[in-house]
Amino acid sequence: MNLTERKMKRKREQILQAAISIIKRRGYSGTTMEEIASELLMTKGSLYYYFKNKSDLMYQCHNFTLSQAIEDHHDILNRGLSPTETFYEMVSLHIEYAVEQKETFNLIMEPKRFFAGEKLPLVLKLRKEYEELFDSVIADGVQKGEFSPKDPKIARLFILGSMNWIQQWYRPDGTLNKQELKDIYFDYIMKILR
Amino acid sequence: MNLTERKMKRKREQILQAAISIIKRRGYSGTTMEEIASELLMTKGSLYYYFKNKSDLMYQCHNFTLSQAIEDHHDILNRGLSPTETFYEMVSLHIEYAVEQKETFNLIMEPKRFFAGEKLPLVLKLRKEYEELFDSVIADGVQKGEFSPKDPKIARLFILGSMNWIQQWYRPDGTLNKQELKDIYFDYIMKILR
DNA sequence: TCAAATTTTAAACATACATTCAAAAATGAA
DNA sequence: TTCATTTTTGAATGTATGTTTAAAATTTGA
Repeated sequence: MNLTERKMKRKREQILQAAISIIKRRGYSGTTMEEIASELLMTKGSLYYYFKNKSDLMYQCHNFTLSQAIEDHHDILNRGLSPTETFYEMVSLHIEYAVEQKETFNLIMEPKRFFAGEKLPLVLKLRKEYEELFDSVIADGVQKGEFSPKDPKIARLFILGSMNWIQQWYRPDGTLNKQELKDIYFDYIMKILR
Repeated sequence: MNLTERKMKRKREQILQAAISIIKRRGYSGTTMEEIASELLMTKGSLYYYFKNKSDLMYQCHNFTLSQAIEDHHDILNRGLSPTETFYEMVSLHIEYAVEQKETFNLIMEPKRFFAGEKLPLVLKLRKEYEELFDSVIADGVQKGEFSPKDPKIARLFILGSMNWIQQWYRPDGTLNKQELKDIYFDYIMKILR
């Protein structure tokens, strides 16, 4: 990789980060090319030198965030913890993303309408991969006798739904701190899985 | 009320219904004045004879749906059922709305961005009223010894979140029928409240 | 330093809607 | 039937973006 290519790559990453920081607050549709560019002190036209169009840029932001989350979950899975301990860490991580990444991590709502065409299947595939991480731990827990939920698939949807909703009401500067939030949620979740 | 006024009212209701039927599928931002008008075989300009602007029309759709839901919940509360029975009926009704009304009932996601300005406080107030119905039944259940959730307010957020997520994945034409869905969800919910 | 390659810019262009408006059409009371 | 009132229309207007483009500016390597 020569200098030109390295510069190109670095610039793409900068744009991605700027875009992500705006999407977190305004969501995918609410983010404009203009605003992304101004964050980087450039003009919107330049963005098209690095990305095909807005849809492509948004897709890469989504992909970046979710892929990172998946990777983080894999790290947890590799620690050799018990299913219960593993699930605690995954719940904690998911809530972390929901609170910190906000709209970027708002997996279905907007993206489903936003990523039409070629990108949609890829978005859905990655999302499925993410969800299945939870399924696999639940299955492992059932096999090891730690969990026995009535209906594993529905239980997972129930649990992820409750967590995904957090970003709609939780404010990090409120009275409830993140650790308390995670612990209370995990407590409820265990009532469903056991 | 004279003939003119009655006609005006009827037409407003027709428009509201047409708009709601489109919002259910496309969401508030995705619904265009053009599409609403064409549903009623009129031109979009006419809509402005009945409503001040799109925001006003969307607000009234939201208000109509949520007010109806609140009214339905009040009917349940007046049946003199036990807290557990009452909660079952409320869960069942909420899921019914989530599945059938879809985006119209998609309480926070879009509306929060969509209803800026004067309308936002009204939207949030109605939503609060809706949520408090659940709080009151939980409190009643605690008082009567049927429930003892660890943290009633968070439990309610957890529960409503899990239910609100349903509209993101549930398809009425899938293998899981609505009754089964309601029963499984109620089962999980009771594990949290007891 | 210089020429070629690269990056950036500003303006033009395109598109999708919401909204307005004056004129036309439809309606209803006399 | 007539005319004032109500309702609808279709075109015009406004606005907020995304996208393209040709030219200018910058950077790179010899």
